[in-house]
Amino acid sequence: MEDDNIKEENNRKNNFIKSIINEDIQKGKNSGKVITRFPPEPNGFLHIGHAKSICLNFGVAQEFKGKCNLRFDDTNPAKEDQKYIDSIISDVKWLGFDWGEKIYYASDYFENLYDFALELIKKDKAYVCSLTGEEMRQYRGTLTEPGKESPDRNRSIDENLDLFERMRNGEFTDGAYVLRAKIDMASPNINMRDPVIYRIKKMSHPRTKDKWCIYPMYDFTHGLSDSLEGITHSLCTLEFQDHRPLYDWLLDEVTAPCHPQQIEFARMNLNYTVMSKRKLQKLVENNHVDGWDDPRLPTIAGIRRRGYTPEAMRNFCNIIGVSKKESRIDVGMLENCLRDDLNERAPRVMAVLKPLKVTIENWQEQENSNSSDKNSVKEEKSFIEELDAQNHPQKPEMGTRKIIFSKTLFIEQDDFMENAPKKFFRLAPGREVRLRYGYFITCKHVIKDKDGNVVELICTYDPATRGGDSPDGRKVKGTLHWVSSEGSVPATVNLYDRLFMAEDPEAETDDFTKNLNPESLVRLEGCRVEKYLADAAPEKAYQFERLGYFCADSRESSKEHLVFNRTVTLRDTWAKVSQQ
RNA sequence: UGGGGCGUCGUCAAGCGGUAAGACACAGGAUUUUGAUUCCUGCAUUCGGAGGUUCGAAUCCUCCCGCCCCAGCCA
Repeated sequence: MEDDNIKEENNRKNNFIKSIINEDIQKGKNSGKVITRFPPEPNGFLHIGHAKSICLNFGVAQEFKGKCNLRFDDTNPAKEDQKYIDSIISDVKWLGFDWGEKIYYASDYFENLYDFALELIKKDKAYVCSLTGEEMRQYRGTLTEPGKESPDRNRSIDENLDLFERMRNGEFTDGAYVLRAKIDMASPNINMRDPVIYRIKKMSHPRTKDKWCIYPMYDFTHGLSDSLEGITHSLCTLEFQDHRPLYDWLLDEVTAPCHPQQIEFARMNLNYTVMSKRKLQKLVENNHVDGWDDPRLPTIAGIRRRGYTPEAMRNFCNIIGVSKKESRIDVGMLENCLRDDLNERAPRVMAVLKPLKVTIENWQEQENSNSSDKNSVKEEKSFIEELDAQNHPQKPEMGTRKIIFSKTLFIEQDDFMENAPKKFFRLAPGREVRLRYGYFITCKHVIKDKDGNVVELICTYDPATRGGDSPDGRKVKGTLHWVSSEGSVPATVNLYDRLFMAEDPEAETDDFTKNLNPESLVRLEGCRVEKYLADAAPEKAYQFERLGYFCADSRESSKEHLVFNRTVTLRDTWAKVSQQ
């Protein structure tokens, strides 16, 4: 972990936000302090896009020896729920960030916010308006035409004070009145056309319960909350650029503790997936996926269940950089970061996804000739042998384990071809291959069922090649992964692939679900995995040699019924070649 | 057609007036008991376009083109 942090530290790229902060520090702004915040609304699950913001905000704070607050922007009880608060906390924690002792909530500031509103009213900078929603829209004007002032705009300060207090006291129904900032109905920036800052919602709040029936709007709440927390740099996404004048206006009009600087950056988009809360919700609600933590979803909960590591995610967020350009990042980049990390940490193990039975016809003879071998164990029916396998060929410190060789083995169906081209380095009639950490075997006969499907291979092995080395220096083109019937246990394996077939699922269609990949999940039953995996912990990464990285599913896997998720495949040059 | 942004390799992305970093992808080659990993090598005479300023421009100026965002009592 220490090493990881050092490595991450060194790898951190510069970006325009850090440049701004650096200049600020140079100038002595905020006495050199850096305080950021990650401000999710608890109305859904976090996704990879949020991870970028989390890594940015917490990363910048760490780097400049400042701090980052985790703050819930919980100002709309109609959409928010405690379960989202819980899941967000757990996701941020999983990503590996520390928000200190305290979790912040905008709702903790409701009283302060109310006072700020009073202050605005007293300065004649806010008024209570009775326009209906429809009227408000009409008065607002359009993108090209200025708006009209509300008839209530010149209500007296005393009357505004009275009405606002009565709004708070619950004397009016939802929608009867709103509190608006008095700015400029002719502003070319629509956000400045007397924006609503408080609305009546007679609704219980997850945290303040029934204490309030008026709730502040985002624009009013956000900047003021930032100020109350002493935030120095308020980082948000591009769509809030138009709100910055309002953010600044509010902070200037009110006696705020400080005036944080809002800086906007582009949100992250990934190809072959969707990222918005609304679309993710549709996928979940219409059962296109199995819940918010479906391993195919770009939610934090999903990628975690899929087997992604926080280190890989953090590294990815660092590598893609931060800019104001809207982009769509290639998932290949994410997968590369994942493989990079998993290659380092995942113990290697063997598993056969689509087993093809292999019988070693000369194995029995071994029983007599080699019975003095101390690695040999005689069982009732079959003769088995224990061999050593490395847990990580590049990292001897990760140790070795015992694997079992016997007369009945399984190899991957894809590793045998009856009429193999010369470039096929695997098993074919008459050809010899190495079984990893086992023996060289040669295919002698092919057994088929009545439909012509290959159901079993009869092979011979070379006793001299124990462990996979040939004393005579004989070379073999291929090394196959395998498992023996005695040394393996059954398992179910979920092969996940990209959720959508189109790079941009929304392009050229009114319904992005039409681009769903029907093969985004292929569930394989009857797989065989090394016994070693029988008590694999959920989410712990293993490399199934030659296949990819897998982890036991945190929801479904049990000792009685193993279920593994494919996190990501290995790079596969052969797949590319063979397709041509 | 109001306002706010953005345009540098297939995809991200540095660059901030001194002559185009890096990563991924891609293409070759080496090593390999994972067709994995690792390791070399190659990969923008050019920065949306056109003018201009300058000894010198991706960087400064002008005009043009393209893309994104904004008319919730959502955030």
